[in-house]
Amino acid sequence: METEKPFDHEALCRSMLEHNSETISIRNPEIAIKKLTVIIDAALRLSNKKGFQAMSLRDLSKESGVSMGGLYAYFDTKTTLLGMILGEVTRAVERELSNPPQEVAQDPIAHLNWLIEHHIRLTDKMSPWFVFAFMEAKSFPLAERRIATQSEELTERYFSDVCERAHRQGLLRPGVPQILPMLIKPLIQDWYVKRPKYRRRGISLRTYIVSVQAIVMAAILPNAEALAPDHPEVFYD
Amino acid sequence: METEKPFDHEALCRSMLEHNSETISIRNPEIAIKKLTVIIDAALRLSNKKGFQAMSLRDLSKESGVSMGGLYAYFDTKTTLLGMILGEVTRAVERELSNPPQEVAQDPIAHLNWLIEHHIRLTDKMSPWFVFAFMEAKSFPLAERRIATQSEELTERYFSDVCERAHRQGLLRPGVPQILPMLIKPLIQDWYVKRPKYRRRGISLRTYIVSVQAIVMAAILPNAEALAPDHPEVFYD
DNA sequence: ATGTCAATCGAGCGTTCGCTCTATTTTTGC
DNA sequence: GCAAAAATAGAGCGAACGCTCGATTGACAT
Repeated sequence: METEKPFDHEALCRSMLEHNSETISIRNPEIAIKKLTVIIDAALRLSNKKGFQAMSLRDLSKESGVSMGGLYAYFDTKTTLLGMILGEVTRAVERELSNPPQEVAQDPIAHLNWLIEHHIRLTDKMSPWFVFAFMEAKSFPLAERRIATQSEELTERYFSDVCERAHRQGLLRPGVPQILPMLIKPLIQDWYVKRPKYRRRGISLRTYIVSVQAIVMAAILPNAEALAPDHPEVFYD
Repeated sequence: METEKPFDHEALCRSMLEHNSETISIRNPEIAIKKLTVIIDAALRLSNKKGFQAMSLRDLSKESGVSMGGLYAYFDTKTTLLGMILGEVTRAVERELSNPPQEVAQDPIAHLNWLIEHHIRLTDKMSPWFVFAFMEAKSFPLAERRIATQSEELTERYFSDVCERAHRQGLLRPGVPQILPMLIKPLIQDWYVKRPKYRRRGISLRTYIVSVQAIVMAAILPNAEALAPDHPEVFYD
């Protein structure tokens, strides 16, 4: 029975195999994907519990049930493993957020709400991956960290572009902070960064999405009074 | 010439010395504070660059200019060092945010804006400390992590209490998300978590504070239209 | 000058790390 | 059924880790 979920770890590991075929020495793709899934699952579990640096490869070997030598059939360096995971995260963001449905793309406000919803849903489905990418990014060697930074900026540009379009169409009220697009990301990230807290308090995914959308909409849609009018340099126009 | 800044590292290290006198074997406070300052400075610098676990005590010895044996006059374990820094952060939050000026405490809206401003200013002055506490919290042993979690919750209660008071006084519009107090923290944290980004774009501290305040005010103050009215379970009343 | 004790040092201990490499087992092609 | 090839195991290597401890230095009272 084939699973149809587009984001289960097995599908992600298939993509991971394709993009790292030269460093993975296993020939049989069936075997490679299955075992890679086990390894990555274990790596994310251990790494998100105590940090990537603190996870030894012997820990990973024991948790995944794959021997030390076996692990090195899938990566040549611990850093390579880190890069493989992060690469998959950035690919997922681009794949999921760069193609909004036609009817949404035409209305900037609808587009913004769509971006918020789908970004949160994506990070929810791939929660361990995003936690990993967020928390371990600073451990990256310089070259690969550049890629992570660019991915960050790409995500932010999704938000700032749509805000800019809304502004040009006169859909924004006066008094919207220019840095609002930069602040949408942390609002979205809190869902996976502090996931246990929201679970503990019984906040559902739907509630979270609607709340973030409401806060952003309240900040941008035209209303009676414009706020903080004594700081005009901070706002659009 | 004595410095008067209440938050320079030397003053923080003096407090740190007082609260950890039993694990610090240096008798002369003058010497202890000066050297502790050097050690903590180096520890925050190295740790925020590549992570606390990845910072070896030989790294720390070299960066601070204090020998291996010398370091262990100030802590008995690497984990103790971590706890000392985190303890100082939680103390600073409580000290700075629990006593608003009288005229502010009476108006919940003014109080909320005061909390936002002073929390951001505090994290700005103690930026390396907060980055450390935020990024390394998960490396903590269970017992001390509890303390970190409680400090998190205390901070959030500052926000939720004042929102609750504003609500009871009828100052909130209908349609304010119940989880808004939980989302103020990530808005505030972004200033130090992604500090280089804001510096790169020339965003000033003042601009950042006013923007966050504007977003929160837009979300809570009464306005013409209430948003997302088809999700009443998400909102106050 | 000398005795005392706080302060400082850094080589060394046992352990664990990332990683390699040979031996062994499992799968494949005929 | 049996070589050849692919996949797996885990002991072993040098390096680096957290941490200790006896030797050394510096400051000060007598």
